[in-house]
Amino acid sequence: MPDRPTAPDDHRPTRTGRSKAGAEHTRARIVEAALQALRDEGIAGTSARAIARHGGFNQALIFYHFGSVEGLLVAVARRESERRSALYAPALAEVSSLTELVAVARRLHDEEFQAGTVAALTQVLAGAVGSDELSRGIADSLRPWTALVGDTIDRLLAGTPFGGVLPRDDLTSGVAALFLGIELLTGLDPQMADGSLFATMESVATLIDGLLLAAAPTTG
Amino acid sequence: MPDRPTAPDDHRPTRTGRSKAGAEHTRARIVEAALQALRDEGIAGTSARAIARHGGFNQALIFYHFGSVEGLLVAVARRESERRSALYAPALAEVSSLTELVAVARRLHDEEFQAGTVAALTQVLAGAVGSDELSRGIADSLRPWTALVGDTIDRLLAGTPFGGVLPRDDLTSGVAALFLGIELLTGLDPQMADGSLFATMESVATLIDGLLLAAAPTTG
DNA sequence: GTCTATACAGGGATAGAC
DNA sequence: GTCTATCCCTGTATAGAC
Repeated sequence: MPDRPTAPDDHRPTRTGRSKAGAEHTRARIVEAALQALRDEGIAGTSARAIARHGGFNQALIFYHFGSVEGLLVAVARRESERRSALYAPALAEVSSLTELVAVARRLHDEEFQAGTVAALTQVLAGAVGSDELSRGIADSLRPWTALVGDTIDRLLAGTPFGGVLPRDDLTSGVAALFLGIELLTGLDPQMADGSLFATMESVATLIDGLLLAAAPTTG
Repeated sequence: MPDRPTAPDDHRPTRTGRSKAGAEHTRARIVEAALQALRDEGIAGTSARAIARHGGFNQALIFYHFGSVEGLLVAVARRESERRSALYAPALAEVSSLTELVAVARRLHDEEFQAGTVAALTQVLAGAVGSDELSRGIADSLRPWTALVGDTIDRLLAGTPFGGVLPRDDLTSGVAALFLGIELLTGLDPQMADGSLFATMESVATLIDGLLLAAAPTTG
């Protein structure tokens, strides 16, 4: 009766005794290296060998720990999604206007874009085309995050007269799409996101907030 | 003195006599096949051999006509951008409200998404990460299209009190990003775009149009 | 648990026949 | 202008030493 930790992304063959030494640490290293490879080389250049180069470890470790490159990419998506959810849940819980939502988005942008975590996600999403395993894995990994954003939008809609009119899921998809699309275009022209884009989005959000307030001042 | 047609994406070695027979037709076939490969296999699976399989021609033709796979992808982006610009310029020229702009976007969506042309673009954009040649080529190819959208947004802004406040380029980027992001997510969950998303966007646009009108009814 | 070595498939690209 | 054949490199994945 082996005592495996059995993390959900554990693809290791059955073991017989105790031994996990730096295993979890190594797994983290591999995920981190994959993240870097996705950011720097894109999905097309993210091979097992490229990932190993980025992390300075042996290529075979990927298959031992994650079964395949795709398995690793799914693990990357899941860990990143969990991390992001935990990190931004508190801020999202306090959002009560579109302007504030954009402010959180901007914070996320400032903190995560330069680290390349969003770029990595867009690359994995692009890679999901033509791979059922990746598609399913990524979709699962994103669920907690979209649920979080969806709840926030629910709360925002509840403060306006449009709660019954505008489907929350569509708005969530739209927000997520806007964010990912910005990253996709930023890859093309890096200075795009380094400037006024989010400032403009904040202006637009404040504008709409103000219009909403003017249109329904007695709703609160 | 050779009589080459010298299309901008012509990578063929110098020829000595007359002969262009079905060359242009072949080039079109190759571009079309690349489009299909991008849509069906994604950028990671779009190899010269995969493209040749999709089109039923020989792999070596790609290198003869476009110099490299990347060269072909740039040609794909450029031709698609030109085609889209020509196709939607008339409709965009008549747009005079946000609602109408979204309506054109929806038409573009309905006509192009199922053909996979937008999906192909997102894949090429993803592939541009880590490839300077692709980045530059794609950026160039998109310029006429973004100029078209930018002009439309200029016109929309001119009809509101916010022309001086909101930078047109940021709004253009935002619109493009939203569109591409939708495609990226649609790859993950195909039924996302097959339904209410654009209807909701039209609702939101109409809403904002109404609010703008109410806020500044005497501007026109 | 990590490394080296290796099998084997597939990809980019070119040479040369037609 | 198109095809066949080929070179060489890179990729995935596994076996087995340590």
